[in-house]
Amino acid sequence: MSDNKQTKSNDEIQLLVFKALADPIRLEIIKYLKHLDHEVACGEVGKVIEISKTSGSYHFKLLESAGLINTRREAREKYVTLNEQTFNKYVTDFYRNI
Amino acid sequence: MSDNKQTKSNDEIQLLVFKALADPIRLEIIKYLKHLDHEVACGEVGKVIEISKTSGSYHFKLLESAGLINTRREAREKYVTLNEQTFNKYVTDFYRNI
DNA sequence: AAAATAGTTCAAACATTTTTGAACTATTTA
DNA sequence: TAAATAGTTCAAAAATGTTTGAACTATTTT
Repeated sequence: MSDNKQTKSNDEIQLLVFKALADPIRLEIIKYLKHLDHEVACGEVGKVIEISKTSGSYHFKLLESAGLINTRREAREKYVTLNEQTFNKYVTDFYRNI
Repeated sequence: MSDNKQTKSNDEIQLLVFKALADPIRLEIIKYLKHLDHEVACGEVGKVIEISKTSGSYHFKLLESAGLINTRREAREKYVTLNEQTFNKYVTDFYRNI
């Protein structure tokens, strides 16, 4: 495990967040997770929205590095949920705070 | 003047909005307009944030087609303001409504 | 132990977005 | 009327983002 301090400015995170939201597949993933409202494995999401596992891996990585999802690995599987705090801070409150 | 009915679904607009927000120059423009809080010509914004007029034209066009800005042409100049309604509907309320 | 499953990584191919400069329209100023 | 100003359009170049399949790690099932 690396213990690098996460040194990203709010502006950098803000941009990563909007970039992560600027894609139809990632919006589908987000909608799916919001409506499910509980932890689910990446692979299951990928099956539902019909993308390859490689493509899934790519999109989940982007969502994760924007802080929009929380992930937990259990054995072979990686479980994800939405990170509401990030949505609140960088999306819902965006216009108010700029 | 064309009188084409604007036939874009909410999902299409939602994507255009996030794509428009996924760029550092356009975020700068938006911040500038928000803080000014009154109408301003494209050219003035372009000068402040130091971009070429061609680049300005390109970015303002994207913001406009996402509905994030209102524009008004007066003689040579094009005046812009933020369109708060679009921010409210597609950004602030995004997470609540998906 | 072998096969199956979940996910990652890599580089190449492909697709989309952004920048650039030149040429253009329309308006205003000298 | 000529020159200056504000902005647009175009196509080519440059930069970024996404998909693909093969090879890989790690875990679980048979």
